[in-house]
Parts: sequence; structure tokens; C-alpha cells
Amino acid sequence: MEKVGSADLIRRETKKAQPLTRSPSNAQEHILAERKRREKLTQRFVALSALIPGLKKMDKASVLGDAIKHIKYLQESVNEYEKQKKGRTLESVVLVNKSQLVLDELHKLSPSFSDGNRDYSSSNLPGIEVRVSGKVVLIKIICEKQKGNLIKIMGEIEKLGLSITNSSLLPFGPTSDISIIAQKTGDFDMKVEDVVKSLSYGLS
Amino acid sequence: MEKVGSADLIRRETKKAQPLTRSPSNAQEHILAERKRREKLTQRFVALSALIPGLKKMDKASVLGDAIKHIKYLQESVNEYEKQKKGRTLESVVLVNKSQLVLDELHKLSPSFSDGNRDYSSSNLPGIEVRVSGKVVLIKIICEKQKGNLIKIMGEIEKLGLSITNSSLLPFGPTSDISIIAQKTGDFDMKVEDVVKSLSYGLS
DNA sequence: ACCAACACGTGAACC
DNA sequence: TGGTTCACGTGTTGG
Repeated sequence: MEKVGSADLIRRETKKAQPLTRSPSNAQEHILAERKRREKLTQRFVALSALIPGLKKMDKASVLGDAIKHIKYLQESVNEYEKQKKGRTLESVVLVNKSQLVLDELHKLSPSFSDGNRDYSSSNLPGIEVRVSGKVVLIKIICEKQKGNLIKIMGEIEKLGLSITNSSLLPFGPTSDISIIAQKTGDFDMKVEDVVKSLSYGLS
Repeated sequence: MEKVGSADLIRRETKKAQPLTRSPSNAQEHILAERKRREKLTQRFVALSALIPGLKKMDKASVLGDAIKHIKYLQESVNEYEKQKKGRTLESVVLVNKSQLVLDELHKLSPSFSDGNRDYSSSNLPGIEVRVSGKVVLIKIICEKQKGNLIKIMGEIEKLGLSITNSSLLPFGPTSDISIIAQKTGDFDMKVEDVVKSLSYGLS
């Protein structure tokens, strides 16, 4: 990366009396190496141009320019996707809080809680719904497909003092729709809100 | 992109007596233009290298190579993100809200529930929830335990142009908690609201 | 002294 | 017939 500019013309004249411009045997070797270098260069140029969609001009300059543009575009896309990803997990927390708010509002009226989320992005993460009928509890969860998720959920449920009597897992796209029936045991006296909260917390 | 190879040396010797190697006035202009071209080239090279993270060698060849590698990586990432997007559309979220709205509009149905405070064993109309993820549809229904209810529901679902792939029925007190996974077939293009409405109507 | 990488000037080809 | 792009050989420099 040394810029000689146009002032080296003079230098070249004066430097004519160098010991040897080039060793005669090495001369050919030099031009061969350079040839190989250029070859590799152009090869990479075509390889790069093949990765750029909708490339009109096959100019080296245009290839470089469009490559730059394309990389910027891709990077931007990736950043947006990542942003959305981050947003999702955050929404999940909000979602839980919201549901609890709803539950508190409807506290006496209906314990049924749907994971309705008004925000545009947050699609997943546990939608939790708990219903109670006498001593029977119905728990419905929609969560990411993950190894051991069901076991973890069941463990959490039984930890709460519930005895599972029925369970069902249906694969639904990238998520699993899990329904579980359980019986209250002994001194179980949790409110549904607490059940939802405990399960949400247990699945993080 | 014409390869002359090393055979042009002879040509150059024989072609010595060409009418015009170059117009004398144009000669300098030519080398100037070429200078400018190279200048632009190297400029784009540095611009490109600036976009590549973790670039060790500032070689032209390395810049091109790493640019290729990086573009491939980014493209792959974008593809994966897009793939995920396809699966978990925000459709499901919106649809859930919509379906709830429909339900609220039709009847403020609140499924049977007993918290100790109030007990709403409500209308004979079931609770219906529909989610869509790509070509897969998840239908959840809570309805009274009745003979042939499941069959009737399944019949209604298949009438709508859906193909059932999974189903689950869990007894929950006096009601049944039914979950069904179905695939869209052919020209199925109903909105979830209509699905909910049809099922509600079909179960009376 | 070698090797690798660069910029330069130049002739040719293609609109 | 200019204008633009290319590949080539060559001189030069830093490690």
C-alpha cells in the first residue's frame, strides 16, 4: 500500500544504473508468479460475482460496488431479524405480566386466561392457561418444541402439589401444544394466578 | 475476458509495423484514464474490506475471499431467519385475538369454572380457539361432555376442508377439553373468524 | 537475498 | 472512432 504517485518517473530515470534490474533466471519466474496471482484474483472475482443477485454489469468495479451494497443489505437484514428475536423474548415477560393483570381484573369473574397478546411481534413463548373445576385443574401450555420441556413442565406442576391424571402433547408447527389435567392434593390452595406465575417462572 | 496466454510475445514482435500503436495526443490521456480506473478499484477494495468483520490480511485476494465467505454466511443466516419466519407467522397471534373478539361479540361465553366464588356453568356453546401456523391449524374446544360430540366436531372440521392429523380429548369435570391439529387441504383459505363461526354454528 | 504483493504503463479488444 | 475495460510484463518495496 505505498503510493508512489507520478513522481517516480524521475526516480526511474535516475535509478537506471541499478546493479541488476532482474536476474535473468528469475525474470521468468517473476512474471509467472504474477500471472498466477492475477489468475487467482480474477477467479475470486467471478466467484464473488456469482453470489450477487441481479448483477447487471460484470465490471470488476461494478462487482466490487454491488458486493459492497449487497453485504450492507444482508447485514441490515440480519440486524433486523436479530432485533425481532430479542424483542420476542422480552415480550414474553411482558406477556406474562399482562396475563396476570388480566387475571387480576377478572379475578372473580373468570379465571380462564388466554394468552392474547396485542403486540404485533411476540408470537410465541409460553401461552399458559389454567382453569379450575372443583378439585380438577386443567393446564394448557403452548411453548417451543424442546427436549425435556414436557418433563420439566410436569415436574413443575407436581411441585405445586398437583397430581397429573391426563396429559396430551400435540406438535403444532415449531411449538408444542400441551394439555394437562391434574388433581388437587391435600393442602393445595394456590390461586390460578400463582399457578400461572409459577409455571412461567419455571420455564425460563 | 480474453486469454492471450504467453504466445502474444511473438505477435508483438511481428506487429511492430502497425500503423498506429497509439495516437500521440491520446497516449497520455490513456494512461491517465487507466490511473483513474485503478484508483477507483482500490478505493472500492478498501470500502469492501471495511465491511468484513475480523479481517486479518488486507490482501486483495484475501479481501475478496473473505468477502465471499462473509456473503455466504450472511445469506445463510438470512435464509434461516426467513425459514423460521415462515413457520411461526404472527398470523397466529393476530388470529387468536380476532377469534377472541369474535367470541366476545357472539356470546360472552365463559367456560365453566369454579373458584369457590362464582360458578359459571355457562351457555351450551363451547369455547373455541383457533390458531394457524403455515398450513397447520390448531383447534381447541371446550364443550359439554356429550356422546358423539367429538365425532360431530371432527366432521365439521373436515367439512371445512381440513385434514385432521392429531387429536386429543381430556375429560375436565363436566366438560371435555379437545385439541385437534389439522392440515389445510387444497384451496382452503378461510379466515379463522369463519372457522370459529362455522364450528360454533355446527355445534348447536 | 528471497518472496509476496502492489501500482504502473501499455497494447489489445469490444462497444 | 473515442471510451472503457482488460491482461500483461515490469520495477519496486516490506517482511
